[in-house]
Amino acid sequence: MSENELNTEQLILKAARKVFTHKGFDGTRMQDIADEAGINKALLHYYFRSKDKLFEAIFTDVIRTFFPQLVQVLTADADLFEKIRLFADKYISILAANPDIAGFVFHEISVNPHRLVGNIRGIGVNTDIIKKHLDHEIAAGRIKPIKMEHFIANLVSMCVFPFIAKPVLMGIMQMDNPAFEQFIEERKQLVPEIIINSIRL
Amino acid sequence: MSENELNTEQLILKAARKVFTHKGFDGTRMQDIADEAGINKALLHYYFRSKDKLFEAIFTDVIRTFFPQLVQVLTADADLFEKIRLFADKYISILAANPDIAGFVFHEISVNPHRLVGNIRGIGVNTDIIKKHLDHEIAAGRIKPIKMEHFIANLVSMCVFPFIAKPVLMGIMQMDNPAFEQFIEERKQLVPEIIINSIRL
DNA sequence: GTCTATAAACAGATAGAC
DNA sequence: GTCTATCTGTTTATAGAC
Repeated sequence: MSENELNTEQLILKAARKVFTHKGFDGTRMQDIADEAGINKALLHYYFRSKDKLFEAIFTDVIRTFFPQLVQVLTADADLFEKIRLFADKYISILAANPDIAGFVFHEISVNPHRLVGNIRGIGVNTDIIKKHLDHEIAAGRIKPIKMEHFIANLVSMCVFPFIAKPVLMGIMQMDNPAFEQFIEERKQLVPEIIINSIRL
Repeated sequence: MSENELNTEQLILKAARKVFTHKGFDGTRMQDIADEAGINKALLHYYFRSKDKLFEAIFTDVIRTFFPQLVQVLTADADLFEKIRLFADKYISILAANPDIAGFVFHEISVNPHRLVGNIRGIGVNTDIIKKHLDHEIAAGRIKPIKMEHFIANLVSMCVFPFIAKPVLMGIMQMDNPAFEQFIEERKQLVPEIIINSIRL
């Protein structure tokens, strides 16, 4: 088998990821995935037994796309401002390369928390490290006081939301696809500036 | 009929809105709505003929929940900083009272733009007024230069995203419902501060 | 206007040939 | 391992009694 050919299982995963992330679990038909993969519906069940099991594989895979990288940045031993810049750059880059995953993850968690218990458990973000770092800087008088919850919410909001609202933004702002990409690229600089500016003394 | 009793049509609309906004079009069964309304499934078709038509009524209704109020704030003849404060307060208040509508609207627009063509047309946000106001302030040397697209994206992101990510935030930050409400209340002050701070000279 | 019963279409899953 | 054909349960929608 040549190097950039996919075996059937990989082909299914690729197709399933595309369809699930775009249409959501409830909006996806096994037939859609089979069509996308160019194979028969029965093969999906041969490899993954059920729609639920296939979805679980995809959801886990999607989480792995961004989660470890972001945790690594947040828990790294670096300057706070530098951490903010790294986080925004990393997060926005990942989402630019996977524009559907933001809406997908938050929608599925809101609508079907029960199906995702297995996947979400074991994530357990270690907010303690961030809180400690933040409180330390505040105590040292190097930044303005801010609650960790808001700090995280602000940073993540401005990185993620434009992708969730992509069609709406493109419509309202009269952007085409290249314009949206340009817009996103600009935010890699802008978002950390605003976040840093909001805590700088 | 007493004043705070609903007739059947209103009862259906109320139930449909609750179920649709929570589970999305694809995740909603007509039976779910009938159960929520405490009536029979056939009545839904008697009043609204099809799931699509019922959904359309709900979607239009949801848009009307927030859209006119926000447009009013944005196009009002007020000080820019005051406009920002009003917008954040209004938007966050509406979402706090309707926690599901943010995720609902953006998900449905992403997944089913075709079904919503009728609703989205005729919205046509007038970004010109905002752009003009912003550019005027910049030209007068009263605020830092910023593109309108980013200004809007920043403001809306920080207002809306916490609601879309609500279950995730509550999980990660170990918040219960009162804590989340408190968190949201704080953002009515915090968000405008950050946005204003980002453009203040 | 509201219900029960049922039609018609669909979607997930399996059986079995190759 | 991959396909066609089919089973089974679900879901939208309608027919018809009251």
